[in-house]
Amino acid sequence: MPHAVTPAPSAPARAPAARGFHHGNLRQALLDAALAAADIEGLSLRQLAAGVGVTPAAAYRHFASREDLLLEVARVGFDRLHAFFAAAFDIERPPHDAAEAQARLQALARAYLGFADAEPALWRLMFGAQAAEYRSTAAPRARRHGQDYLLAALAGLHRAGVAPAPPDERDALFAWSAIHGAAALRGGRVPGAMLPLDELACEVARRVVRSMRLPAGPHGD
Amino acid sequence: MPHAVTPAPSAPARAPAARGFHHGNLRQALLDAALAAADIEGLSLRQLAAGVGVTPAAAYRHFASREDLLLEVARVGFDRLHAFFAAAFDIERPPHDAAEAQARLQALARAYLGFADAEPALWRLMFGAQAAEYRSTAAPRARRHGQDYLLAALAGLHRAGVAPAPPDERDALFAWSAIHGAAALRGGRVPGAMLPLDELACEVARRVVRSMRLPAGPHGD
DNA sequence: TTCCGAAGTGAACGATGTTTACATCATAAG
DNA sequence: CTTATGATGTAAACATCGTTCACTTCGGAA
Repeated sequence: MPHAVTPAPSAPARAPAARGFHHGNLRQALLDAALAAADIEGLSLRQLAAGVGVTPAAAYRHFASREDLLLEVARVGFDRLHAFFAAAFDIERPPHDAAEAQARLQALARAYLGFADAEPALWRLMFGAQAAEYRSTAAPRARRHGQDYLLAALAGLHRAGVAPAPPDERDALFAWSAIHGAAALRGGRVPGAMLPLDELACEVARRVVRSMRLPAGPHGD
Repeated sequence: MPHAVTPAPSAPARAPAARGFHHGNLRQALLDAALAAADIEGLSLRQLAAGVGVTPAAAYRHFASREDLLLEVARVGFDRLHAFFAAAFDIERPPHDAAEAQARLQALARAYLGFADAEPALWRLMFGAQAAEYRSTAAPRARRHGQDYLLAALAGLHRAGVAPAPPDERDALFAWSAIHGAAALRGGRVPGAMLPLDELACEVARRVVRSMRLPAGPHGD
């Protein structure tokens, strides 16, 4: 049973359990199996071990507990989410004009929604019941990156003249709320949220942009 | 073994299993105990039964399964959420002016966020992992009411001249996304969302209102 | 008073997370 | 080449969990 052994090409011998042993990097095999599960939170450690062809107790050579395994899976999830963000746009290069600034926010929303769509089980694990726990221990890096991307997109809106002021914490909070909420509603199969991904991302991004405009409208309060 | 019998003092005799039997309306006692739990989804049926002073099997006289019990708890949760909505404003009476229209949306947001704050365990049960399942089977009435309140608030904004058009499905979706997202972030202990409830509700409502204004700003795209 | 169905008991089954003592294999030292 | 050692996996056991089944007990109607 060659379990697709990853020979860890660059790592010399430092990782705590990296090279090919009896099984061939069981740790990664367990993580992969968990990542492939349709319901990660609800999976049983015994079934997981059996699926990899190993005794339940063997898993405890690599993870302190089932909770610890799930935490590692969540970590991988946050890395993947970060990859989605990185693919959305280059955080270093500011947008040229207003259109590109709005497109960047839309791309970020599309990345967030696309991840939730592509990996619903991972999404539920990362932002579900014990989200606070997982995020605090497994995601500090990725989450900061997520906030960085969001702030970069919002700052781009200001630099391009779309937003009247540089983004503060509340701008970021509202934008994140709207995007995250849309993903949650979509994940919950709320009928109105089931429109095509690009359309939903466009809709949310456009409205977030509108919400950042100067409140001085025709009916100033 | 005196099972701390509650004699059900006021209930006449109508509910399907209401009167004082061996235990005294065990069904309600189980529901109450579940509602009082800090982690409803993670509670064990055995501990629940033991806490009420009853054998695990006794619960199966009133609920088909643990899942069924949780579903009933979720139903109660949606009823309570509906009560929060009803207390927010009278859905029948339209707002008098723009200020009241905005205040109504803010009150609705405050109700949603307040419920999530007051009953975090119920909130997680209702909108957590199997939210789609629970909502589809336990909440059709309450959810429709929630949408009704939201649509009423948005329609009030239009009637008061704040929104340029009567609300369509996407307006409602975005408003719900923003409010629900804020509640989710707050429930996840995201630092930026931990400001006082009224402030958060005000912030979210104001920005939702802004997002509904005509897109024709000084930088029309 | 007798009977019957609803309500609760006790024991059991399989599955789960976790621990413990033991076996096995890869590798570095002698 | 042999051997010792530590990492890796096994087997069996424990407590707990959801669930079922045969049995008892109680309340109210005939």
